[in-house]
Amino acid sequence: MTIEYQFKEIEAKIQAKWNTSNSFLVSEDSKKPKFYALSMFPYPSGKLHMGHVRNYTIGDVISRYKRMNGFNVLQPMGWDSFGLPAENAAIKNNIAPAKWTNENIDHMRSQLKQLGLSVDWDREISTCNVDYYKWEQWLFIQLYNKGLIYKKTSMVNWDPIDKTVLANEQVIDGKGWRSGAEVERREIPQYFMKITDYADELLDGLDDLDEWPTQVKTMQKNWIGKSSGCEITFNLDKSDEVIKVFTTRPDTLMGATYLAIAPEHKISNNLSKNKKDIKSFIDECKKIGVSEAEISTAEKKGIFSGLFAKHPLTKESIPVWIANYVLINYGEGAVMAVPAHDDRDFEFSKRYQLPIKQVIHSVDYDESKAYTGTGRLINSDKFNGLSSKEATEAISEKLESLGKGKKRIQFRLRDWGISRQRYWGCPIPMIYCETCGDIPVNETELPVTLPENITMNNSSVGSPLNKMTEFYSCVCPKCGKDAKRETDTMDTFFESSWYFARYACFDQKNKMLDDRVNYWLPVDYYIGGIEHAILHLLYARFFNRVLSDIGLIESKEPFKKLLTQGMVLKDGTKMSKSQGNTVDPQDLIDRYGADTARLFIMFAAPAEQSLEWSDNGIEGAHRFLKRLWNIVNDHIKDNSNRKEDINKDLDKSIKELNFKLHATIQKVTDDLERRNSFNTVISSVMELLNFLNDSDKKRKLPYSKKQEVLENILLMLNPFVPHITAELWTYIKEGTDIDRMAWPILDKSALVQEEIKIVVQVNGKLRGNMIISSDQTEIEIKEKAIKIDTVKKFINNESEIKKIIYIKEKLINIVIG
RNA sequence: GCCGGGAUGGCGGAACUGGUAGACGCACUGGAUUCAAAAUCCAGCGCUAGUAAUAGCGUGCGAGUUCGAUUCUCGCUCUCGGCACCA
Repeated sequence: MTIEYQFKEIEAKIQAKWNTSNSFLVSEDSKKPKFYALSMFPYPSGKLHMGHVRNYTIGDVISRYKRMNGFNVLQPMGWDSFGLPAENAAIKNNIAPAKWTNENIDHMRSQLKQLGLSVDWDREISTCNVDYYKWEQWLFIQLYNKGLIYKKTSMVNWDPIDKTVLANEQVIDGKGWRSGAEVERREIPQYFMKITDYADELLDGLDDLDEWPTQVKTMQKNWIGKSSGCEITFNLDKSDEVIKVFTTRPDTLMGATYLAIAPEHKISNNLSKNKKDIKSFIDECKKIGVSEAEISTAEKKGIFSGLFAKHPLTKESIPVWIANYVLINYGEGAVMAVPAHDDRDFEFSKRYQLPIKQVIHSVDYDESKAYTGTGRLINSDKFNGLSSKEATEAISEKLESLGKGKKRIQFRLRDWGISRQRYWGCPIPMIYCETCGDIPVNETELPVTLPENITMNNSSVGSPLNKMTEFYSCVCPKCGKDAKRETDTMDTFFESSWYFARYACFDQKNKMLDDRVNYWLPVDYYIGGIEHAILHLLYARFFNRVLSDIGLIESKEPFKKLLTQGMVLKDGTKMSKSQGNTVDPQDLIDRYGADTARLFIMFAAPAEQSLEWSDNGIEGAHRFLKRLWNIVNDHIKDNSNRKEDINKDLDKSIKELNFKLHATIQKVTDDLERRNSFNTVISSVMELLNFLNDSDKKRKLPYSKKQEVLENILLMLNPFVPHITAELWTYIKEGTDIDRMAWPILDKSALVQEEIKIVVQVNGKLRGNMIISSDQTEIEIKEKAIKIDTVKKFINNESEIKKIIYIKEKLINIVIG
C-alpha cells in the first residue's frame, strides 16, 4: 500500500478490472429480484457538464447500493443523439451533423467511463442510429393506421429572411437569431399524436405513482388541466354564424359584457379579408411568438370586430372583440369576457372602457380589481341569491334547455405536434401522392434512412432534405405514380419516449421490443433533471401506454420511482452551452479523480435542490478521501504490533463506538431507501470516521474493533466512491472483493441506551439539561428537572408553574406565568 | 401572466413526525510540526454586550395558531425551473 493516495493509478486500475471482468453486464435472472435504475440519457452536446456528473453519480450510487442488497441491477447508458444543436454546430463549423454527433459521443463515452459508472455498456444505444429509429418509423405507421397520428395545420415561427422555421429558442425578442428579421407566425400542415385520447388515463395514472414527488404530479395534473364547465353558443346579430365559447364559470354568465375571439379564429380571419384595420391588427398579433409565455405576458390588446352577439339569456347585444390574449389552442378559441370576475378580462375592459358588471357578491369587493372567487349571485335576474355552485348548475341547465349550451369537460392538454422542419431527426415515413394523398411508406420499405453525408453551412440554412431529390422523389406505394417523400423529421421527444424499453432488448434485430421488456420494466428508479418534470415525463408515460395498448409492454406506467434532481446552476442560472457558463468536470477528474468529483457533487447539496456551482469545497472532499486513506493505512501498519487489551474503561468506549456505528448504519440506510438524501449519508459517515479517530486517540482501541468499523465505513462509502474503497478493501480484507460484499447489517441491540440526555426548557427557552436513565418515571424526571440550578433561577416560585410538558426521551418544558 | 420549487452563519448545507437552530464540510483565526513553505495534526469560529460566567437577539419580510414554529396557516418580497419547436 502506498503512503499517498494515488487516485489516478487506483482509478485506472479498478476501472480496468471492472472492464475485463465484465462486472456490470447483466441478463435476466429469475433467482434474484431485478432492479432497473435509469438516469436520463444525455444529449451528446460535446463534453460532460456538471449536471451529467450529478445525474449519473446519483444513478450509480443507487445502482451500487441496490447491488449490495442482492438485486440484479440493470444500469444502462445511451445517447439522445438527434436534435437541433447538431445542426447549429454543422452550420457553424461546416461539419455534417452525424460526424459532429458521433465524435461527441466518443468523447463523452470516455468521460463517463472515467467516472466509474457501473453501467452495462453492451446495451449502449444511440437514437440517431438507424437500428433505433427504424422502429419509430414502424410505430409511426401502426399509429397512423390506427388514427392515433393525424395531420392538421398549426402555427410555427417563420423567419422571412432565412425562409425557415425557427424553434422557440431561436426567437429572441421576436426576432430570428441569425437573420434578426421579425419573426412571423405561420400556419403549416403537420403530424400530431392524439395524446388527448389518453388525457384521462394519464391523469388517473398519477394517483398510482406513489413514489413520484408530489410537485411533479401536481405539475402534470395542472398541465393536463381537466376542467368541467359549459360550452355556450352565442348567435351573432344579423348573421347565421355562431361563436362558441367554453367557460368553467357559467355562474358568471350574467356578467359577460363582451366576447373575445383569438386573432386566429375563423371569424377574425374572414373579417380581415375586407377590413384593413383588422388585418393590420392580426398581422401585429402574429409578431408575438407562438409560446404561451410570450402571449400571456404581452400587453393585452384588441380591436372591435364590428360584430355583436346575442347574450343567450338576457338577449342583449354584446360586442365581439378580437383580442391577443385569447388562445386559439384552448377551448373554442373564444371566451365570454366577465371583467368583474376575471383578471385578464378586467385589464382588457379598463383599457378599452368596456362595461364591468359585478354578478358575484363578495364582502370585500373592490372595484379596482376583478374578484375571481365564488359567492352568491347578484345582478343576475332570477339567479340572484344562488351560490356559485348552484348557479353553475342552474345556468347550465337553462342553456341546455334553450339549446344554447352543454356541460362538458375541457382539457388544457393539446395534441402533440411531432413534425419538425429539420434535417437532424428521424424521417417521418410518409409519402405524398397527388392522386392518393398522404400514404404511409410500406413496412417492407423501412427504414427510411436519413442521408448522413450532407453539408450544412451559413449560406444554406434550412433542411438539406428539401434539396435532395434522391431523398424525396419516390413512387406512391398505392398507385405507383411519381410521388414526394415527407421531408419533415420527428420531434426528438419521440426518441426519448421509449428508449428505456429498448435497453431491455438492445440487440433485437427483428422487432421493436420483445419479452425481455417485461422482465425489466417498469424502471424501478428514474433520475433526471427537474426541467423534464412535464414534457419528457408526460410523453414517456403516454408512449408507454400506447405501447402497452398495442401489446408490446405489460406495465402501464414506465417509471415506478422518480427522483428529480435540481439544476446545477452557475451565476444563478442554468448551465447551458448557449449561455457559455458551463463548468468542465474534466478538470476535476484530472486534478482530484473521479471519486472526489463524485463525492463532492453528492455532498454539496440535496439531490432534489438546485446546486449553485462553486469551486470551493472540492478540496474538502479530496481531503476527506486522503484522510480515509491515511487512517486505513495507519490501521494496517498497526497490525504488526496489535494487542487486544480490554479493560473496563475501554468497554465503555467500545459501547459508544458500537452505538455510533449502528446509529450510522441505520441512518444511512434510511437516507438511501426512503429519503433520497445523499449529502447526509456522507456527513454521517464523516462523523463516524471522526468519532472512531477521536476515541482511538483518547484510548487506543483494539485492532479488531477498529477493523470492524473501518470495514463498515468502506462499505457505506462504496456506492459513492467505488475506486478508493475497492482499493482499500484489498488491503484491509485481503483476498476479497468489495464489489461482491453485502451492505452492512444493523444490530438493533447496539442502539439500546441506558442513559439518555434530555434538555430542559422554561417557557420554550433552553435552560439546562440532565441525564435520565431509561427506567425513570415521568414524575421522577419532572421533579428532577425543576431542581436543576440553571433551571431554578428562572422559576421564582414553584407555585408559578402552570404545567410541565415532557416529550419522551427528548425534552421537558416548564411553563410558568 | 400561469403552474411548480427555493430562501437558515462569511459560504454550501443539517435539524426526518411541531421539541436543544447551525451537524458535516468550506473559508477564516490561533497553535503544533518545518530552516521555510506546502501538506498534515490540534483548537476556536451565528450576531450584540461582557475579561468571563452569562444574558439578549437570530432561520427572506409581515401577521397568526401553539407550552414550544426553520417546520403548520394566511398575506407579501426576491429567486430558480417549466410554459408545448432547447434537451
